[in-house]
Amino acid sequence: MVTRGSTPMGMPPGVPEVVIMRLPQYIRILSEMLAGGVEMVSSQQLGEMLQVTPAQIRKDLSYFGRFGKQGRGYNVKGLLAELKDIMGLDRSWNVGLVGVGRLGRAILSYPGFAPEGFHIIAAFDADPNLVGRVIGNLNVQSMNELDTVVKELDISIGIVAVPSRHAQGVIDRLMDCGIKAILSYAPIAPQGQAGVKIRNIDPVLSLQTMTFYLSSGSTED
Amino acid sequence: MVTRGSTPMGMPPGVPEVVIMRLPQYIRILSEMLAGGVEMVSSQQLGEMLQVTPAQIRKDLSYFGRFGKQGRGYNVKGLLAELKDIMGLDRSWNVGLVGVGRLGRAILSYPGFAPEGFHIIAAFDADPNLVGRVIGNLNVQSMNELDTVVKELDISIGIVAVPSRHAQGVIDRLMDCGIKAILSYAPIAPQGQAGVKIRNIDPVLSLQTMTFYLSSGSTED
DNA sequence: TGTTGACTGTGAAATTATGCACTAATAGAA
DNA sequence: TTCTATTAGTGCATAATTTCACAGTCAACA
Repeated sequence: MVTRGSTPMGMPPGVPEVVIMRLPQYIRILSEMLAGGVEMVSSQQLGEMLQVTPAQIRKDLSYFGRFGKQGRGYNVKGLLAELKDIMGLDRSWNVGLVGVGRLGRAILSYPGFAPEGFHIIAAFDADPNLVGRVIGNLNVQSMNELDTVVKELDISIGIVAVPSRHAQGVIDRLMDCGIKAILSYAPIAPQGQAGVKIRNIDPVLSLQTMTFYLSSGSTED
Repeated sequence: MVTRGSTPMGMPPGVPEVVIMRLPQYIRILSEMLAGGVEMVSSQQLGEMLQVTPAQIRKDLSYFGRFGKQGRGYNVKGLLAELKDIMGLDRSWNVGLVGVGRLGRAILSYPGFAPEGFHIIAAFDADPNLVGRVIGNLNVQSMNELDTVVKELDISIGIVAVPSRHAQGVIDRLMDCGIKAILSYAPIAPQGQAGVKIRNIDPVLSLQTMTFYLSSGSTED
């Protein structure tokens, strides 16, 4: 399993992937604080809100630079801006959705993506009965048009909401189009090519990772 | 951050949480293989399908016992049964859902839970206009009844599908009822008590962990 | 203009997780 | 029966990650 992250141009090399996975959480808390009018925050406070040690937060941030002031902590607005810049979240991203069945429609109607800069601007389905229909303001397109549309609309992220048995095929198609980031809702273990990031949304798997601790009297956390 | 898992009675102590997080994936693959008529599988083959090293699979399994045969590998059916037993997935679990808005309804209509033994048998909402209505075969109940119903129906898992600003409050209520496993769909960093497992389903966060790698020319995986 | 208390950034240490490589078992072929 | 090809289980080495702990800096205040 690859644990080292890649190294976008101009970024410090060798930032561990675990760190990258935590930064969006820092961003979220900082956004809340900014909205709440908080100006400064210490690694101590941040750590309490996220249930991590202050040292970990400081170390994570130190991969990218020195953003704090000794004795004062971090400027919420400033740190937020820095982190968004680092993570590429200071811009918006074009997203393509594959699969407009029940799940796909729920995804299209989810209001949480756009405010964070993720815009689903194209929808695809293999079902000829769905192609051509308008769902959630989008004209459903054929899978044959995938490659063309992805390039034309500069889509860099794919969301997969098709039945499990088709999921790997769709993921392969997306990778062939040059898509490097895929969010899959299918309950499968996807096979990805090198250089492609795949994340899974899988509620059943999440539940299954908890039952172990329920099975008998747990002794600790 | 706590990394060591708890120790259900009769289980080997000190099984790392990372291991527990992987077992459901092994279970899933094994289920597919069983359905496909495969009888034996080696750690090598399993590792290829899951993109992990064979050694890791053998080491993970060794926390719980010796399930393989040297020279032959593992009996798919047997290993699957063992793992399900270990994880508490050889039984069914009663689940309570809080929040029957758009998201909650989507969760209720998701057909993937029941076949895996997760049965949503009660739904709650704080909105008096929804209480009493029947949604997805369930009679929506008031939050006042939460404690009673949880105990009466032996609910041990809670799913939270309420707006972010109410999520922590709902999580607290569930923990007060003695719920030890919570699946939250709210885009927040939940504060859990000791001994309570909380997992988040958060597509935006998942997307945000990938954009870093898109931001510029990546050099490696 | 000290002096004090707070808090960052960071090497070093501790802990945790992963992978290697070897031993022992097993089935099947010769 | 013996030999060969596999492959599990595991002690040990390595790698990754987290945490500690402290020097250095800063702002506030006397």
